[in-house]
Amino acid sequence: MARGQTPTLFDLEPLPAAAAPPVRRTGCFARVALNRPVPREFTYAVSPGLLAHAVPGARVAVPFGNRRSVGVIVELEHETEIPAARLKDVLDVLDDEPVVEGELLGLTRWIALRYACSWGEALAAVLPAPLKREGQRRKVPRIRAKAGLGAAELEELRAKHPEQLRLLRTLLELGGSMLLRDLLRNLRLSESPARSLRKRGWVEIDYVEEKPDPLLSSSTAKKVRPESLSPAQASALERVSARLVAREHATFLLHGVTGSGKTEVYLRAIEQALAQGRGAIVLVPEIALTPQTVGWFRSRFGAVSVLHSRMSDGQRLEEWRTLQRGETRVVVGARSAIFAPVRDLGVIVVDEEHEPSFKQESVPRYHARDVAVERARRAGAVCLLGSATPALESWYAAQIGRYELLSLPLRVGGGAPCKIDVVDMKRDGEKTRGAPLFSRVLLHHLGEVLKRKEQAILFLNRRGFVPVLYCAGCQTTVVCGHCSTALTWHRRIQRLVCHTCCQERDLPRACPTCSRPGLRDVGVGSEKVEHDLARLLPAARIARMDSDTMRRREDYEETLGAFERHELDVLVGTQMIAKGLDFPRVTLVGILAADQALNLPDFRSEERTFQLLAQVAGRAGRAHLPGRVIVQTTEPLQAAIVHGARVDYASMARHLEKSRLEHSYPPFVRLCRVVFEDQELERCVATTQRFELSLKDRFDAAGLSVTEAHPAPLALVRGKHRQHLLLKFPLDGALLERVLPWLMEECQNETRTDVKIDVDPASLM
DNA sequence: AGCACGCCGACT
DNA sequence: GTCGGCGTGCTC
Repeated sequence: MARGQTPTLFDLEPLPAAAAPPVRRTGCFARVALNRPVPREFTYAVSPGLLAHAVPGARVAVPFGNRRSVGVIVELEHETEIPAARLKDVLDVLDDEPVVEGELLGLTRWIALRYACSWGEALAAVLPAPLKREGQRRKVPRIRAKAGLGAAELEELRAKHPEQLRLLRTLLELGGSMLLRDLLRNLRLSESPARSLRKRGWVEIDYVEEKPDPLLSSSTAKKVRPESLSPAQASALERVSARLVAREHATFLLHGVTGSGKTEVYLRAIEQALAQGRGAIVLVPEIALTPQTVGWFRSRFGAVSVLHSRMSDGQRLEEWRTLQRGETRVVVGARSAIFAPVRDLGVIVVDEEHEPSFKQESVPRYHARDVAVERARRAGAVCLLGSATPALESWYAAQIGRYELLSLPLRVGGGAPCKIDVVDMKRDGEKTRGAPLFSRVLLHHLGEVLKRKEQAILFLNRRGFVPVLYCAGCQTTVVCGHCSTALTWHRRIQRLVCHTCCQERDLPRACPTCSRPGLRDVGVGSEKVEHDLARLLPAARIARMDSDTMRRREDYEETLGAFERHELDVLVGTQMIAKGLDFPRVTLVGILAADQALNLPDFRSEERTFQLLAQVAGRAGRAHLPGRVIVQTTEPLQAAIVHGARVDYASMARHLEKSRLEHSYPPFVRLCRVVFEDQELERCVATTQRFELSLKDRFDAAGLSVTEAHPAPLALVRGKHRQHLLLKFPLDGALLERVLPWLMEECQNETRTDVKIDVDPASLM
């Protein structure tokens, strides 16, 4: 109450119109971006004491609401119109130097605008986790030998204290100071000898900020002589170097079949950038980020930073610092490595650029490939997008000249492509009696492979290979009460599991819908595939790899190791075995249901099916042994199957282009998906329809196309109903830029229904 | 997103 | 009479 009295009836009357004119004040004010879904920045006063360090890109502690919060200064101003009563002070500047320099700061603003999030949320995607908190870096114990210790002390320990002796001797040899943890690990000692030594007063233990472990992070490997280049590689490289030398930005689409030597082109381009004193970022799909992949780069460049989702926060921070100091100039990593603070960037490589894992499925919902192109543009760097099966968007961009196309049409070793057989599982006589999953052709060749002591991989798409319970009485499957997902039967734990919300329940005695008994399991789990196969080929050593059997990282490595050592004959698995596997003895690959994904309600399903086939076909028979791929399908005439089996990218691209144009999908429109989630179905539908109408009212004339309000493909998740709208924008982006701010504003006002905006969605599921 | 404020039902 | 549910609105 302005008058400082208890409220009276008079206070309820409308206030006199027009508040006092804004007060302009001068001084130093910081615009601060906070990691909150509030699409604006906040202004704070900078006290004279903090002026020296308050610069754009530095982190600050500020009061926000009634809590202390960490934000990033994005701008400094010398006057403000914020009323003094509201304006608060920056409490502290947390960095001596900006953690986010100008280039990345600009990039995060671009991300916020493009992917409809706040600047602070975009910055939060960039910063390593420890920097998002205020707390200091974790301190770790360090052990130091007191000065002047020598042979006398060691001698004194010799008789009775062998552990203390080992510890002290090693410590002195290594310079008298190191992290206690490392020392104890290497010597396989407990803490006791260190404590005893401290009691003697010969060592002291203090706490220091964690330093990088040079073995884990930026290690150096011995360098390997580069391969010689094929003519196609050489001419591709020539075009890349022209831009590098000129320090001009360009984006190249490097289209090359598996084994055509894309990696060598990346390596040479990076080599040249390094020679110019510039740095490089290499993005690979998460699943391909293996020691082997990293090894290629380390063996060529020595010190290479790695950023991986399975690293600890501390390790990632250390890699970040190492790059910032310029101690490493090359980083290899998954999606978020696109934000690595590489100085003076020369090259960005995005390998397997078509991989959907480059799209982040949480805020900010960025696509690392598109961010890579933008970052390269801002840095004047070269962006290299590589794939054997480029995303149609990238292919199209190359066709219209936005990207430059580089083709590597031939395998480097000249190896023959393997033979691909498409088996129509609908035809009589193709299926094996008693094992309808396996065609007779596949089984025959499996037998041959075993006879020849070679190996086979059987690939199955997760979807459709899920054991569900089916009631013949009412023709329904048993679904999760909170999601519109059929429950999956897990034999090992003897329970039904919802793969959407992870809830479990016991096996029902009767159908939950019609109460009749006699539920049957249908859909064949990978368990069943393995089981049937073991019956059909009793001599084969079979292992299964899927998310159920591969619970730990070690499981994965153990199984692969066993397969590599030929302790296994057949590997059965889902997507996770399709990539990066390159076993010389594998001469047969079977895809059990190649069309499984074709009928998903997603405009990319055909493209994905093609990519899967082409990828698997490309892998098999890479080495000296001739390979064979057997593709089982019920739709052998589908374009994805026909072109996939022949690994005919150009034909597939033409087919996709035609259908995407016809149905107005990317690359001919820009897509934005808006998902509405609400506990109450009616309110969810009402909100969606309200948005639909408002959008049409406002932007229809400007060329926006809005689909009808619709249940989303997963219409119920964790008890929340889901509807969605699909917005189609003209390519130039001008309308998108007008609509997104409006949408964000509306989301702010929408408190009941949760609204999510996904620009350039990777999938419509 | 948090977090406060504010207004209505079931308890010591 | 209070404790506590979640609807509403703001955060410099």
